[in-house]
Amino acid sequence: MAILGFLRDFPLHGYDLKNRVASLAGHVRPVADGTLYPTIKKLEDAQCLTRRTAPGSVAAPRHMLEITQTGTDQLRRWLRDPEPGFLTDDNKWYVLLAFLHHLENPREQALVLARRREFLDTPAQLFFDEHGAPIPPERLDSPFRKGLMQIHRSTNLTEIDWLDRQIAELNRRAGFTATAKDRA
Amino acid sequence: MAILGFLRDFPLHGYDLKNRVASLAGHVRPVADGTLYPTIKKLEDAQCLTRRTAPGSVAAPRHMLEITQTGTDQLRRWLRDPEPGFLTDDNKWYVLLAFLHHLENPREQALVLARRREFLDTPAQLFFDEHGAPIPPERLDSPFRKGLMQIHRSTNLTEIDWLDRQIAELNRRAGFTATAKDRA
DNA sequence: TCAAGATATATCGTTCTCGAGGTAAAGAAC
DNA sequence: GTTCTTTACCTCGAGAACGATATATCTTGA
Repeated sequence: MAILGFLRDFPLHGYDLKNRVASLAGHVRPVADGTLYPTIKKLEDAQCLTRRTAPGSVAAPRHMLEITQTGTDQLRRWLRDPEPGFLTDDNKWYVLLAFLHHLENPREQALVLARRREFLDTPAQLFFDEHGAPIPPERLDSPFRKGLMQIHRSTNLTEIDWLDRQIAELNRRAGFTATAKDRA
Repeated sequence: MAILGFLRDFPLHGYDLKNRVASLAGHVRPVADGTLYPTIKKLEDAQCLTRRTAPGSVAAPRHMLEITQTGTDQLRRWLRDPEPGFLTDDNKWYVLLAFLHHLENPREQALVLARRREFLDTPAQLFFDEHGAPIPPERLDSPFRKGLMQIHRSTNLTEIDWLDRQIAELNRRAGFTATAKDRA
């Protein structure tokens, strides 16, 4: 998803892509060569991207990669109907969010945000005692677990707040578009 | 790490462990049977844990798992000197944090928190233009990328704040311990 | 001139993880 | 009594990811 998402902005070569993917996802999360290049080849085989060799501006020749219509469609499908992990795993979710603007319809964008919002609403219970009964934060003896739950709650609230404002804004825009269409 | 960390609290059987690991890490991140059971076996082979069969309280018989001294030592090594990924990957970091209290020395605990703190201090640059120049949040046209960076900054500040307070508290306690030792 | 270092792409073997499938025991439902 | 569901454990094959390794190009500087 990150490969196609970046290529949708403008053509890039593998090495550049590698650095961009690495800096994405909140912090630097390096992607191994052994992961990146086979994945590029796989996407090429699936006709999601094309490559043409270009002279390297600094050193060795590059393979400039360009997304195709097939690739764009694939990217949009991934964005529109994300696998569960993309909603529940923060790392994956942030990757998705970084490319959600490629899903041009504001109503569809709002739907995806709403699914994340729904997930964040289900309260996470992290720790349990010997008998499987949940332990509330104030009964935790480890300050680290207390901090973990504090941070977790705080960051969740921050994101929920943003999601709500964003969903409202998107629906407003979707409404305008619909009205404009209705009038036409 | 999560397996040994939970077992350090009290003995558990695989099925219970599975549920606890799943609810850890911020939200529910299910672990497949095909991952859990081979890992338990691997830890058993490495003599990090022992198992004894017990009658199931509800249904099928269980294998109660208990951590050994070898296992405890291994867990402490992982906590004391975490692999880079455990500091840079939020998911992994939160797992580590959930068990950091098993590293009994407050000075060592503070050192681990300081390494995370140091990582959070390096400003994350997420997006770049065609020429590789960083794009500041206000110049981003995607509201999702804007939100992403906002949320990221906000959650980072929350965690940094907590880390600083926690490190100060741990060093205070380490100081007391040292003074007490010096006096003796 | 020639070695060093950054750029750039690719492969290979190992390890990790998942998901599907299978086994089994106990209690509940019918 | 028989089936269903939940609990509980385990294995296997497929696919993903990594780290090491190899190769080639261009610039810089000793």
